[in-house]
Amino acid sequence: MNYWLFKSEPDEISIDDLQQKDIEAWTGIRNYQARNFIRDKIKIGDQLFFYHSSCKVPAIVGSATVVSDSYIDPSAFDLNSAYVDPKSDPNKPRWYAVDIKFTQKFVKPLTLAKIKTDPKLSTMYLVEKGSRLSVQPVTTDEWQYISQLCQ
DNA sequence: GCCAACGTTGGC
DNA sequence: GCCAACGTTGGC
Repeated sequence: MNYWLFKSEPDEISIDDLQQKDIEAWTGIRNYQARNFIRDKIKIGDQLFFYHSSCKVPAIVGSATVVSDSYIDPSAFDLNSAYVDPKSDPNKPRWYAVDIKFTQKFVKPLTLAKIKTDPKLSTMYLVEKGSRLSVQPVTTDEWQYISQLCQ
């Protein structure tokens, strides 16, 4: 079982939206490195931190669980989708998705500002220079430490 | 809105 | 395969 961090812009899907919908199809990943994690590494039962990005207070705001195997992302072939990719051949699909299920909204969200000042979290991929991946691995130590901080 | 960092595209 | 131009991410 592995741990991950998924970024989401709260204007699109916030932790409250996820709580309300319970299960959400995580489509629209259009970065090869993130795609490889989704397609090859992420398994049913894996857990993830839900992170709000591109907003006033970027923060880890909750957690969720992976509840599907990876599958071909249908939005890549949907002409009505903002995520349509005309270069993805249906016979050789480029992009993959997974379904995630709401686990909890954290009582005490962990802001990016705090993550940056915590020596224990200085090795997180999130705070590495130039880090932009929207799907990224989290270590077991990081998972446990952050989970306990946020309760 | 700015801009650094990184990814992608496409001509050569 | 190189690399310039362009696009995107995302914090500030």
